[in-house]
Amino acid sequence: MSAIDFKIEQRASTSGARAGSITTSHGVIRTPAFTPVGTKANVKGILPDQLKALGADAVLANTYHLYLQPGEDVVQKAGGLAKFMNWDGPTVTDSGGFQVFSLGAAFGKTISKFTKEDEMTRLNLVEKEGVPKPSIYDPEVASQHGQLAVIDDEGVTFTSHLDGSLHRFTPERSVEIQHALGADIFFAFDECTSPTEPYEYQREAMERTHRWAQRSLKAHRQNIDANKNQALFGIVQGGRHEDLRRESAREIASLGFDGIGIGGSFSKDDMRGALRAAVGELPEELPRHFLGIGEPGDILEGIANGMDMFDCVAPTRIGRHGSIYTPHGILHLRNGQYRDNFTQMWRLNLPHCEGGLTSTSDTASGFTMAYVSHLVRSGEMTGSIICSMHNVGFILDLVAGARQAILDGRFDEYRENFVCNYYGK
RNA sequence: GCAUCGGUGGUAGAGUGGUCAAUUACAACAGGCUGUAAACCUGUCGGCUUCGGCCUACGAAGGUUCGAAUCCUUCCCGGUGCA
Repeated sequence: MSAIDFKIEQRASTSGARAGSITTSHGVIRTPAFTPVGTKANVKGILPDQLKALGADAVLANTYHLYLQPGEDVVQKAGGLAKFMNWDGPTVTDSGGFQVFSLGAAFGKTISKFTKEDEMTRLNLVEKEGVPKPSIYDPEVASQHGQLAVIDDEGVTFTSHLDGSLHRFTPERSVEIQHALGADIFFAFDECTSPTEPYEYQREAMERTHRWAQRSLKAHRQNIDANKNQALFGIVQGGRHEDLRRESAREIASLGFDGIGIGGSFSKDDMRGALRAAVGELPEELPRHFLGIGEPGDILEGIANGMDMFDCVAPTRIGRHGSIYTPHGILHLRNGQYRDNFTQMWRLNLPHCEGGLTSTSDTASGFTMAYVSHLVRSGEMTGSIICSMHNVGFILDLVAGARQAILDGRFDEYRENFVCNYYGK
């Protein structure tokens, strides 16, 4: 008996796309769904009621950050994540697994969730030329390299990015914290690897993630009575290697999770292959979350391959930095050319209902580009807020539009049309 | 009028004989950002360039010196003090 109820309402005939809903004790998530990221129990720049108005069904927060500040006990005392942040709806928490990566192998480097192919080549060359690559098991060597996270088989030791204090995460501890946070959906603690790691290491890390998945599940089940409304998702890893992805998906799917997350750090070229390899091994009936994705094209790619949920920091991050999504690509409002462009922001949105205004236009976009450009250029936080709302609204509209298109049996056309406009191809 | 301090690239402001086309900040011009270490980071920022350099520049004009944004002289402009 799962804490959530996932129903598929419609499957596309020409792709893996599907539309449905996930019912949680805090409300329904219509899928495909985009859950804006509110790492510290806050989607940067956007208030919960505004988020609702933009069309969000759920928000995603982070275990590592909330554990450090204010502490999961505070969130628990508040009555759980949703109540704490005054969000009337479903919530999701990530396990801290991504921080294993961003504070570990990726720390201080040019690698990120996505790394460009030529940069990977460059990094690999650098590592081959230099001193033998340090084992990330060695805390001393790792700290010499400035990393804030050090992995061993049992778990991960973090140096807090806030105050330098030392902390320890294990799968059990992550589950415990996430129980306290009380999100409707939470993730098993995993190891997200750098795409520059060799095959042998990817396998090793994947197998560790599998062991951690079992331990997470066990820890959850031991306390299931007090947390029976929380669904636990396992995470598929395996890096860029399709055989590992298949193996990982089979293993994670066999363990009895309530849903599946697909994680990993990619180069642009191998995301699709890794995704397809994994999805091919997953049961139909479990909801699938594509962690940290993403850009409009990547979301549509995910939907076409049967993914149900997405989350990504990009809409708020690039918005905060003064860039906006439009049906024809990203615009940098900081650029001088927008100084006296009085086009209304809402005209830049994607009207997913023919001719209709979108939720975004009502909420955030009655402003001109010239005005928002001025705000952004002069460092006014309202500029960041407007762009963030615009972007979150844009992505939510994109996904809502995709959902409707699946229900109407015209997803391929919808996707093709968008991609053609957005990427100009 | 006398005395004194000062005039540096879009702005502020370092530099006070060679390593100076000139530190730095801001502005400007671009780029990046995919489970948030990020209201952040990177690059360019006198002109030309076959990317090795070449030319023009630190108020103006002369001068000293192998070499001057830096020293000297005169002039112009500004601040301050005294008449």
